[in-house]
Amino acid sequence: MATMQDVARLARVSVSTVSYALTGARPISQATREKVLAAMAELDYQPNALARGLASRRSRILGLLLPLDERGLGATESAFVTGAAATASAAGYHLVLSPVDAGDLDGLRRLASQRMLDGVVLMEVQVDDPRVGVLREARVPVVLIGRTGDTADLSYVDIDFDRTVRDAVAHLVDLGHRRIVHVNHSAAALAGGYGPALRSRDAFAAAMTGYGVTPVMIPAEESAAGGRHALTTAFGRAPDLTAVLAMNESAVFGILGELTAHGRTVPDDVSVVSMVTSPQVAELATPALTTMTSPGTAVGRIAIEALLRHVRDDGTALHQELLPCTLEVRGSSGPVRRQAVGAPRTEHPS
Amino acid sequence: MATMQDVARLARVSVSTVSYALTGARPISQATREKVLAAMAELDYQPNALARGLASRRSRILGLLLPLDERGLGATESAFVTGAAATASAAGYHLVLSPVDAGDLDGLRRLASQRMLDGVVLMEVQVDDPRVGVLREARVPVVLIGRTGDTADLSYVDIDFDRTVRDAVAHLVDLGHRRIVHVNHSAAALAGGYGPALRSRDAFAAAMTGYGVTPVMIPAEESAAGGRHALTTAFGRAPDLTAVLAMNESAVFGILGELTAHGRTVPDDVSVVSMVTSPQVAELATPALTTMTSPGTAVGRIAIEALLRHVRDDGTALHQELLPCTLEVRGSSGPVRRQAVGAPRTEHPS
DNA sequence: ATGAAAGCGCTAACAT
DNA sequence: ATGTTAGCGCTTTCAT
Repeated sequence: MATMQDVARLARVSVSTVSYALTGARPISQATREKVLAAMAELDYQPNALARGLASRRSRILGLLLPLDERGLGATESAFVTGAAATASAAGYHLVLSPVDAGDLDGLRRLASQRMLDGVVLMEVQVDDPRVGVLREARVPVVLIGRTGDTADLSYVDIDFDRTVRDAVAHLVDLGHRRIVHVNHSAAALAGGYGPALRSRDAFAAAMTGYGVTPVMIPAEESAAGGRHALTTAFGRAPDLTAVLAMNESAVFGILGELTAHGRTVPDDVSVVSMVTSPQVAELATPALTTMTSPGTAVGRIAIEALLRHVRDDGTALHQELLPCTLEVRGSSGPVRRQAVGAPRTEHPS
Repeated sequence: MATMQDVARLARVSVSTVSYALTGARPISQATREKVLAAMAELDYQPNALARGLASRRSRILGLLLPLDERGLGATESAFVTGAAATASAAGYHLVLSPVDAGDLDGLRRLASQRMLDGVVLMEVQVDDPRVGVLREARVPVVLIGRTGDTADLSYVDIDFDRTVRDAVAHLVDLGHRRIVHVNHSAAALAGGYGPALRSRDAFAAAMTGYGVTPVMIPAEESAAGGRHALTTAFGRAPDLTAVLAMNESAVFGILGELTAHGRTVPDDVSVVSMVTSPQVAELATPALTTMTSPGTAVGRIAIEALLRHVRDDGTALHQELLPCTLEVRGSSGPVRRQAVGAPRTEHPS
C-alpha cells in the first residue's frame, strides 16, 4: 500500500505538495500537479482515511443514531436510512449506523467522545429527549429526524404531521365524510411522548373541530391485531362511522380485514386513508390503500445535507424543515354513501 | 478533550502504561491500574478512535456493502442490516453502511484501499459477482450474505433455500396438495443470476419430481401487480391448482387479491405459502399468511460474528452456514378440498 | 509556488 | 512490572 511519501519521492516533490495537490488547500502549478497525479496513478495511491482524519481532525464519518428494538425498521424508517446513506456516500462521507438504546446515555456519551463522528443524525426523537443534551455537551453537530418539544436551537427535518392530517381530513370531507375515526399509534406511544402520535392527535382534533364535527381518536397497537381491536372499539364509539384515518401502518391491515369481517365493503361502506405510508406498502392491500405518502428517502437526504453544512462551516444557520406527505388516491377511499349511515348492508337506494 | 498524555501525567505513569491498562495487552499491577483508572475517570477520558486506529492498524470499523436502488430495503434485508448493526455495536465495532452499486467496481476499490474498514459484509451477492474479486485483491476480509457460484474459499451466511422449499412443499403435500404452482422472483432476476430465484426454482423442481408430480414455476415482478399477473398465468397453465408457493414477498399480496377476484377462497379453495417472509408482513394479510419465516436478524448477526473472527485472528477457518426458514402455519394454508379440483365455487360435498 | 518539520493521539517494539 | 521512543500517514503552520 503506497503512502504519500512514496508518491512524493516518485514525483520528486515534498509530501506537503502532494497533500496540497490532493486537497486543493493551496495553489499548485499545473506542471507539478500533473507530476503528482501521474505518480499517484502509477502507485495506485489511496490516502489513508484514518491518518487524514487524525491530522485534520475531521473523520469524514457521520453517525446515524437510532434505537434498534426487536421490531426492526419499518418501511418509512428504512427509507430514512437509505436516503441518508446514499447522500452521505455521494458527498464522500461514510455513514455509521449506531444502535443507541434510548436509555443508554453513557454509551452515547462514549460514542460522541471518541472523536470518530464529525456529526450525527438522531432518529426516533422523543418530545423530551435526553440524548440531545448529551450530544450538545460533547459538541457534536446534530440534526434530528423528528422534533423535540423545544426546537429553539436545533436543526431538524420532520414530517409535517399537521398538514398531512389536515390534507387527509380534507380529502375525506370532500368526499362527504363526517364520521371519521382516527386510529393512532399505541396508547404507550402517546403516553411516552412519541411526537407523531401526539401531533396527529392534536391536528386531527383541530381539523375536525374546524369542520364542526366531533373528533374520535383511538390508539392501536402496532400490529394487524391492534388494528382489528381498534376497529371494534371504533364501532362501539361511532357506530355510524364512514371513514377511518390511520396513523399506524401495521394496524391499517387489521382494520381492513376487520371491516370485511363486519360486513363492510371498502370503499363503498367505509373509506380508509393511511398516513405516512409508502407506495410499496399501499399496494399490498386489496383494494390498494389511499395514502398520505411519506417523503421517504428525502427526509434522510435533507438531514444529511443539513448536517454536512453544519460540519463544514461551523457557524451555519439552523435548518428546520417540515416535509408534508402527499395524497395519493388509490382504491380505499371514495364518496360517502348518502343514506347508509348507521345502516350498513341495507340496500334501499333513495 | 483529555488525551492519554493528560491521563499519564495525572496518574504519574508513562503513556504506555495507560495504553496497556486500557487494552490489557500486557499485565499491569493492581495498584497502577487503579491509579490510571482513577485518572481516566477524573478527566473523563475517552480514547481517540482515529489515533488508535492509525497506530494499531485496526480501525474497528466494519463495512456493510449493499446496492441501494430506489426500491429501498425489504423487510428481510432490513433485518439483515439491523442484526449486523446490533452485533457489531455490541462487539465494540462500528458498522458503516456503504451503498455500492453493483457496477461501480472503482468506487469499491477506492473504499477498500482507504484502510478504513477492517472487513466487510457483502449483501445481495450475485452468482458471479466481480465485487468479491476486488475485495480479495485489496486483502479485505469478507463475509457474504448470500453465495456466489463458486464458494470454495469464501465465508458466507445464507438462507437454506433448498431446505426451505423442500419443507414448504412437504407441508403442502401433507395437506393433500399435488397441483402446486411456484411463484418465483422476476424473470429478470432469474436471468441475472439472482441466487435465491435460481435455487428455489431448482429445489422446487426437485421436490415436486420427488413426489412424482409436475412442477409449475412462474416468475413474477416484485409487486402486487406482478403477483396478480402471475396468478392469471398460473390458472392458464394449471387450472386445477390447489396451492401457491410464493418466493416473492411483494407478489404474494397480489396473488391473494387475485384469488379472491377469481372467486377462490383462501385456504378453502387454494392454499398459499409465502417463503422467506417476516412475521410482521405475514400478519398484514387476511387471512394471515402461512410462511417459511426468514431467519432475519440472525443472518446479519452470524455474518458479523464470522467477520470478526476473520478480522481478529487472521488465519481462521472459513465459516459457511445455511440457515433454514421455519414453517409457521397461519391462516392461508389448509387441507386440499377432496372433490373441488377444477371446479371451484360448486358446492356439493361428498 | 514549494519545502521542512512539527504535530495529531495513540500502539508496540525495545528497553530496563 | 513499568518506562522510552519510534513510528502510523497524513495536515498544516512557518519558512523561503
